[in-house]
Amino acid sequence: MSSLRFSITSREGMARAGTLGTPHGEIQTPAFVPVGTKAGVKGILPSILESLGAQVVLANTYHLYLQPGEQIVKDAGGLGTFMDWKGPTMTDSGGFQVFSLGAAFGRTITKIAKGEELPRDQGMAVYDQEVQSQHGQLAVIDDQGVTFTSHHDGSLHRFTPERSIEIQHALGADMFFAFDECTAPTEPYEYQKEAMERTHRWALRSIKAHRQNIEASRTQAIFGIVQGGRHTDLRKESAKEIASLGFDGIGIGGSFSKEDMRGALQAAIPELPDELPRHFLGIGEPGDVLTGIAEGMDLFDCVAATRLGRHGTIYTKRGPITLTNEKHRTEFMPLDPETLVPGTEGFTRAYVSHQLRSHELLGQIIASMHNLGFIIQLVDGAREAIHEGRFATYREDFIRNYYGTV
RNA sequence: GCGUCGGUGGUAGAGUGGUCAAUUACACGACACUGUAAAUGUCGCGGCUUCGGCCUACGAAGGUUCGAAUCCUUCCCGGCGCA
Repeated sequence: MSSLRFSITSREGMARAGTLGTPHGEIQTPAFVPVGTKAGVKGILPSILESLGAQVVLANTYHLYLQPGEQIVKDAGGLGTFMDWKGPTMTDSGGFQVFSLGAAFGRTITKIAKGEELPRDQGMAVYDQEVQSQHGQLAVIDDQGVTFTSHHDGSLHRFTPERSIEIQHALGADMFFAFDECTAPTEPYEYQKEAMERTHRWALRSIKAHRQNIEASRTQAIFGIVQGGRHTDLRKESAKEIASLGFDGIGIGGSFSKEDMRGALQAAIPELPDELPRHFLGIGEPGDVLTGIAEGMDLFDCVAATRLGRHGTIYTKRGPITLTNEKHRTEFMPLDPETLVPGTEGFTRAYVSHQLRSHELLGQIIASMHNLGFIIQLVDGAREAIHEGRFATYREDFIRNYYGTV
């Protein structure tokens, strides 16, 4: 039935390592998935991606639907051919834009809440398009779907689960996601529950729409998405529900507070079928990825590596550093002496700092390459460690060095 | 030499009697960034401060005025024109 062949070959605690077969090749899991929202990883050529060890790329339905339009991608031969990436591909459903263009639009809230950020007093869905402008959002949710105002030209567009799946069929990725509602971490329990139940109804509609397309079902796999915010009871309930619908894989999405991420995973994962691949949507930072692996997640995507790089921050084994800071201007040392990334080994902090400060593309490219290579190597190392039964130590060592604590 | 226009914070460049420690941009300093509205955004950017202010500043020195970056005089410096 599924176009995927997933087999787990090693385990350590909840962590697992294996291979995920797709129509475009095998993925060794756990794996980090670079994000190429608009069918391109910002600043990184596909050939470079390959040299960095990337195995699969994730693009976005909302962005490609708006530009250039899914038909062009389809006519090109699908996402992979269009962008000249020969390996496996994934697409996100546009569910994240429900959040980023909705509740998060024009505000400082992000997917991950900090510390003790309190929930809002109330957070009901907005049902009336006419009040959209009053809400200052580009996305407005109703029970049937989401109405978007294009961030390009202000035109109005509508996504339903069926429409998202239709677009994702056209994009033709090996794996794609059900249309969901990604909530803000600041939403209160009642709203998280309401949104989760809506996501469940949309999950059912998404998988129905997919299975109705026999051809697509043969070559593309659909992942359902677990929601429920930071609440363990909702996470558990959501995992149970999503697991029961017959998806080819499971995504864990939505928002957390930093502290509750692990708890949310621990609540959800026992309810998930062991034999399905699990994707942790939008995660994350090095430490969070290792947490996910420890709890049994298989795939991770995150924009942080490339975005941070473009903005001047690079990962090092001793924690992230802001290369544009004055103190790095004269540091004639490798970006991270403990991490050699192919293609960037010869560059010094001083050089890349200069490139970044002078707004040269090369600075952004090198920093993005470095970060992508760093996080891919981190996950590759975790996989090897699981195979060799030393993941716990591997993780502890990394956390101690990176964050300075265990 | 005469005439004329101009000299503002690191730079460019607003302001042209009080609301000016001075718009804005860049530079500079720091912070943020987790399914990419993101080569982005936020804050700071004369000194001191008990955070209410105080001091020093708009080429220099005088002056007018309750009050001057803004008006007047002289000087210094620069552009242009005429000798």
